[in-house]
Formats: sequence, structure tokens, C-alpha cells
Amino acid sequence: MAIAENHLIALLPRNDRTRLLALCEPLHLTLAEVLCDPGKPTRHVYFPTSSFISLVTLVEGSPGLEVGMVGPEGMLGSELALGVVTSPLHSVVQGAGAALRIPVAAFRAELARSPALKRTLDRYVYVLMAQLADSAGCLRFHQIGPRLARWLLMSQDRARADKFRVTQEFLAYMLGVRRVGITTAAGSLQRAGLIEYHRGEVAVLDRKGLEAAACGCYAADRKAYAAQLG
Amino acid sequence: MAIAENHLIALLPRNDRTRLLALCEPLHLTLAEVLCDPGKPTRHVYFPTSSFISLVTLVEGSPGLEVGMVGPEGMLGSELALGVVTSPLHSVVQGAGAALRIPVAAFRAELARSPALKRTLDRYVYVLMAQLADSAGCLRFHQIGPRLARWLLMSQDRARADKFRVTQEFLAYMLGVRRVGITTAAGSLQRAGLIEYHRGEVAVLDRKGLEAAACGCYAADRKAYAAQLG
DNA sequence: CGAACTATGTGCGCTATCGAACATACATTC
DNA sequence: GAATGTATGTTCGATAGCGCACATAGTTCG
Repeated sequence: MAIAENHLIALLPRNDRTRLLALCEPLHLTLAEVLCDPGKPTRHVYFPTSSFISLVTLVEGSPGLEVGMVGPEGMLGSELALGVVTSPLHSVVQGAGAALRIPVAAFRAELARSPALKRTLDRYVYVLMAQLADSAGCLRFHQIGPRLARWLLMSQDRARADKFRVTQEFLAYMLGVRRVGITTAAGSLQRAGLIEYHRGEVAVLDRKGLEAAACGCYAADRKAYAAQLG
Repeated sequence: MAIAENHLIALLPRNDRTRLLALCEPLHLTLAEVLCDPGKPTRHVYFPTSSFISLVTLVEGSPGLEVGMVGPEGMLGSELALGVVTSPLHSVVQGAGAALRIPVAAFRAELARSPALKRTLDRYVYVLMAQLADSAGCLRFHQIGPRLARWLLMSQDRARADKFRVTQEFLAYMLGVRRVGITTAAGSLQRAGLIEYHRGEVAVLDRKGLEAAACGCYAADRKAYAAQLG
């Protein structure tokens, strides 16, 4: 299954890809599952195929804040490419679905063996850094509405579906705002006919319109990814 | 000069260090000099020895926002370790002083030759990522006062002096707030006897007190650095 | 010495967002 | 079909920080 459903794996030359896939164990990620805690040793790397994951930073007893998103275009555990075996971030499953995983030891061995894999990961790390930096600027300068629109687009891309599940409570947590703030912003998007929202189920009705409503960070992120791994 | 004044260089084994230093051109960085623009190809890597540099992200016509700081503990151009020759960020000299620089081509060649250099850079990239993620959380959850205190401590560390030059205007730009916000916050710190501020010259009077006034992000950053490169 | 510039300080009304409490409405289970 | 839980909507007062305009005080330079 899932031969090329993850884009990073798809980018590998045939031989490297085959070897990597041989190490992979397919599994299902369930909503809200925590795949890794900051500081703790990474046990597996994950390549989402139809699932996606939020990267969440914690500072000083704050509730948390999403600073990155990983779906079939990326992977969890890219810090191994840097020779570091702990993640600085929380990783929470945000869209349930399928993923491939590989134990750390096996992955490191393959990393040492496959220069193509190494190069791909290096580039992905760079994309992640760009995403982190963007997140900070977006957080400071953009209002809730555009940030929400951006988030919905990013999720839609990764879920590879026009509908997906997410409560306002969760969204508030991700964006670092009150739930009420989401209620208001989502209400606007809905009234504008861009989305439909009902009890934890969002449907994107007008993709173009939503892109127009989102802040430029969405486009910037995509561009950064495309430049390195497009 | 400057044999081990940069910590990353100091970490290298003698032979690698000697080779690297042979490539280095010492130079003086002047205040507000822009060393690199996002998207543009990196021409040189820089190892500050007594200078320091701000990493600034730009989003959608916003004035900019500091997301990282590089002094004698780090370097500019670590993205080369990822095989990428453009930086995602602006780099602005924030503390004038000495640095070593190496043309990109020579540095890449040395990188290919020295596994120790590669490993050091990889770890540094990881530290930078942690700093970026922290910055985002700090920005969202911490108030101006603690953020300013953190910034002053980070600068003091990198300037390796108790006094350094910085205007409130510049500080406002770095922290992404109004100048007036800095006036107020700096006034508080001064009244509390932690710093002395006069026309672009800050003196840290009470280091411990300032650490207490800073948000936990300062300690977190140091810890992350020490864990990888301490 | 005076002019021009740079750096800091102050005051005022404004807005996005906050925090908390409460009100509905749909969904599930017994 | 009553009860419980989950998801969303509304209201209200509070506040951190904003944008702007203007005041003051060192500094530099002709």
C-alpha cells in the first residue's frame, strides 16, 4: 500500500524508495494522539499518507500554540537528519488517517546509506524552518480571520479533502486565541459563503475565496515548499 | 587573531579548525549592515567573534520581526549545512564588531571534507529551530516587559559586555511593538534598578534581577543551546 | 552660538482581543 | 424521550497595545 502517497518518499529514486518502504510499518493515527513530546527521545519517524499532524510549541505553562503542520507532504522526525534524537515540539494528530512509520534505529541506518534520503530531509528541515519563522510573523501581524483562513487551507491541502473534522475549541488552541474568537471569525467566513461549519465538521465551499481571505503566509509557505521539494 | 572567539569554531577538532580558519577573512561588521536578504543567494557565511546579528522575518509588508539572534555562539549561513544556498530571513547587524567570513564555495568544500564541521552545523540548525519555535510562543503569550528583559539578556550575552548600544526605535522594531511600548517597559526596568538607559546606550546593572524579570524563554533558549553545543 | 537632528517622553482616543459566565442546540445513550 | 455531554453562540466589562500628534532634551555640526 501507499507507495507514493507521501511526497517525500515519492521524491526518492526507485532503489532508495524501495529500501525505505521495506522498513515501513503502515498504521492508523487516531485523532488527538500525541506522537512525541519535547525533550523526549524520538522512537519512530512518521510519514503521513492520509493523516496530518500539528507541531505545537509550549512556553512557560501556556496552553500551547501551533507552529507547523505535517501531512503527506512532509514527515515527523526530520531532526534525525541533524543527528538529534529529540524533538523540540509536541506533535499531535490533527487529522486521523494512515501513516507509515519506521523505528529510529532503522531509519538512521537508512539515512546513512541513502544520500538521496538525506538530501530530501535536509531540504524539508529548511522548509520547516521557513514555516516556523513565518508562523511568528503571522502571529504578530495578522488578525484572527486571515489566520483562520490560512489554517483551513493548510488543513484542506493535507487532508486532501474538502471536508474535515475540527472543533472550534481545538482551533482556538492551535491559533492561540479564545474559542469565542474562532466562533466570530468562522461565522464571518460562513456568512461570506466560503465555508460551512457544523458541529466539528468544516466544509470548504469556495476555495478561491478562502485563499483571498487568508493572509499571505499561506502562499508564502507553499512557495517555500515548492522551491525546495516541488 | 580570533582563534577560538567563535564557539562553533572552537568546538572543532584542531585539524578541522585550522583548515577552516585558513579560509577565514576577518572583517568588521558595522551597525545596521544587512548581510543577507530572504531569497537571495548567500555569498558568505559569517562567524561573529565580537559582533552580533539579528534574524528578521518579513511577512506581507509588515515592518519585520526578530525571530533569532546570532553572536559568537553561532553563525550566519547554517542553511548551507542543509544544502540550501538561500536564507529565508533578513540578517541585520545589531551589534557592531568583529567577525570572520568565508565565501560560500570554499565553505561548502570544507563542509564536504569535515564531518566534524557538518555535525556542529547540524546541531546549530537544530538550536535555531528551537529558537524560532520559542520566539513564536513568546510573542503570543508574553508581555512586552518580560520580552524586553529577555532581549537585553540575549544581547548582553552576545555582546559579551554589560553595556551596548541600541535605540528604543530599533528595539521596537525587533520586538514588533511601538516605540512607546519600549519607552514604558524600559522605564519600568530602569525604575526597578535593573538597567540604565540613556540615548541609545543600555547598561545592565542587575543581571540576576533582569533574569527574574525576563520570561522563561531566555532560560529555555540557553538550555537548548547547551544541550546541543554546550 | 544657533540650527538641525536624534532619542526619548507624554497624552488621547481607539480596537482587537481577553476572561468569564451564561444560553442554546444538537447528539448519544439508557 | 429524558438525561447527559459536546459544540456553538452571545453578552459584558476589562486591558494590552495601537496610531498619531506633539513635547522635550541631548548631540552634532556649521
